[in-house]
Amino acid sequence: MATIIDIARVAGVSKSTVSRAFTNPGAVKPRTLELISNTAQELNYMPNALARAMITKKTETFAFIIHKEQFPVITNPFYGQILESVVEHTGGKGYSLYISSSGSLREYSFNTLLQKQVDGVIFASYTEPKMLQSFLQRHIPVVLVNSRSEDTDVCSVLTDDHGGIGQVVDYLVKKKHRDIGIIEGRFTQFIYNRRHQAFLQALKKYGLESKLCYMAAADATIHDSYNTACDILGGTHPPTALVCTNDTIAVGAIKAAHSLGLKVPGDVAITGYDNSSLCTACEPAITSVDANTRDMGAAAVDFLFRQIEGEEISTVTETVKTRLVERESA
Amino acid sequence: MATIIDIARVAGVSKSTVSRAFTNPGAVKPRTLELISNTAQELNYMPNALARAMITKKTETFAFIIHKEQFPVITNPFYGQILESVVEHTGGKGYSLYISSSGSLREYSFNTLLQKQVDGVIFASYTEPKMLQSFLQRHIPVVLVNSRSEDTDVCSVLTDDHGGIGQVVDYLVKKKHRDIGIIEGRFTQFIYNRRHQAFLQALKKYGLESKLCYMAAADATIHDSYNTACDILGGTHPPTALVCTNDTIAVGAIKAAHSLGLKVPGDVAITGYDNSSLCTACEPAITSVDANTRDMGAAAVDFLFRQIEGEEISTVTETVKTRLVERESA
DNA sequence: ATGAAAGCGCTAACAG
DNA sequence: CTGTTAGCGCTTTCAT
Repeated sequence: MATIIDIARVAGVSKSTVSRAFTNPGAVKPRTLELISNTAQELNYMPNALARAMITKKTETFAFIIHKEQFPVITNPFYGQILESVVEHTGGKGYSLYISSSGSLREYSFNTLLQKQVDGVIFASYTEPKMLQSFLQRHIPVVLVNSRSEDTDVCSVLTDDHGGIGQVVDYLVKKKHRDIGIIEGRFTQFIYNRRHQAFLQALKKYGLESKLCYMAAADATIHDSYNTACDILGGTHPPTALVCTNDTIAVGAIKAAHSLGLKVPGDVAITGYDNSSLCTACEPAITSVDANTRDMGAAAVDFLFRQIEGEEISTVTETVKTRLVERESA
Repeated sequence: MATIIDIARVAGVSKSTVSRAFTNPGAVKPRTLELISNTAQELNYMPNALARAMITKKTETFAFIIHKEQFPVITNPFYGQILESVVEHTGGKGYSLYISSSGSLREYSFNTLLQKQVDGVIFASYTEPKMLQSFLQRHIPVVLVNSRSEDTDVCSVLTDDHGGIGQVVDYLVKKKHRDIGIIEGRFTQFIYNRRHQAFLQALKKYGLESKLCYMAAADATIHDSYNTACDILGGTHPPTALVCTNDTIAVGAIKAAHSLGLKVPGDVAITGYDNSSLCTACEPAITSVDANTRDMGAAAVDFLFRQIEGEEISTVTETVKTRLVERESA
């Protein structure tokens, strides 16, 4: 592969001039510039980003690390959508993106990223403190998505669980539901707690509260959610509405309702969270909270760029507003 | 950040010895090794992969480039699953993975990867020849997933469309269906043709053929598939079975059947392809072809490693066997 | 506006 | 087994 030295030789200039032609064209005489540009083309030249990065200390590369517990990792209806947005926004600025999944067994993977000198890291879902510290300690910009650090000056992008669950409860109450239950996905403790609190608080606003037998945790699988929903809906005095903290869970709940001979939303209203492709695949189509993952991804990338530019970030947590998408299930 | 020079100074050895301690520990006296290892720990040393790569000419990094037309790019039920597997298999070997989406507007994104000296590239879905050539010309190992190149010595990993569609047709014929239609997703021309031919050929095996009015193309959206299915199923003498070339399309078809008052599978059997999460979300659960995306991802990564090791690859196309997953819709 | 020289952090012969 | 030397391809002062 051709290097700037080759170009310099062929064009009869010094390699510094060639370098300058690419990094600071304004400082090179137009005729020289053209000469260099032409020979570069001829030689099919392509700068070596590694060599450049060694000097500039910038690789123009971010990493997206998602915790392995969130299965599936990539096609996860929530994190997958965020990754989608992150890919687009990093690429849009000419940056590259490493994708990697963390997990107990894979400590080396983040060491690798450290060695490869990434300019910033997005952690999705839970982050092991040790891993987080490795980056912070080396002053590599970091942003957490859907989680928060003890370290109060680490940036976080969160979905507005409060608002989202609130919108759902508002909606259900408006539809005259007073016996509202919830199936809560066993996500990270952080998210679990937020949505749980949000639910209780939203009910309280209306002077309502949920019976204990209306509330249960479930793995975010159709199977487990189905069983859980059967328990809740099969009681003697079941709730008339069931809030689910993600769409997969809502699917399981709908199946459970059907198998118990209950009509959705006639006998029991069911709502989801994520507004994923499952919502429209299901019958009835699921009323769900759109977490606005596009904005979440964009916000995460933005946080990284702002840190790179040395900006002192005052508001370190960005809570992205949700939107209730009304469909048929509630 | 500490460098090998720092370690050398503190440990009182030369930097070559330090370097050797990491790259070829066997060639260093155990006591020196330990000394170096300790000081490295103290100084919180971490090798700079960039500097190393400049010399070794190996970045230990692959890229996964998916064509933008395949929307959604990441959460795409088919390519997303493959990416999932690719992430795992590259990570398992200590390699890193760039993820990037290509598309008409984003030519620079692959230039960036070129500059960053990736060791290999996986192209998912369609690949623009120009882009492909840029890599081939620089002798960077390449593998295509779900597409093929004019260049007969470019590795490809394909799903066994023939086998997959064949399994579906076998299954339907065994269930006494003789009037079988198909809704074909407007994927790349390559995949479209393969599945189309596979369908015709599978019918032929049984001396059957599909009426023209039983066959139609559709965008891989529920909406478009719904409309298309309404046309086919709303005819005066509709088919009793409908093969769909992906799950999203099957969902649309099922909805269409329902809206026409047809029972699935009683009045019309419907099958999908991908065995994605939609299959079990849907009611009835979709009978679908599992393309074995895990193996596809693994095969792609394997092709890359084999090329890196300089192996002369004789069988350049790997066709991954499918498996029919029987559920309720057919 | 251009060139010469120094050096980023590391590996890889080659001596010893 | 270890140290010396010479770069990898590039940017960046500092002169000219």
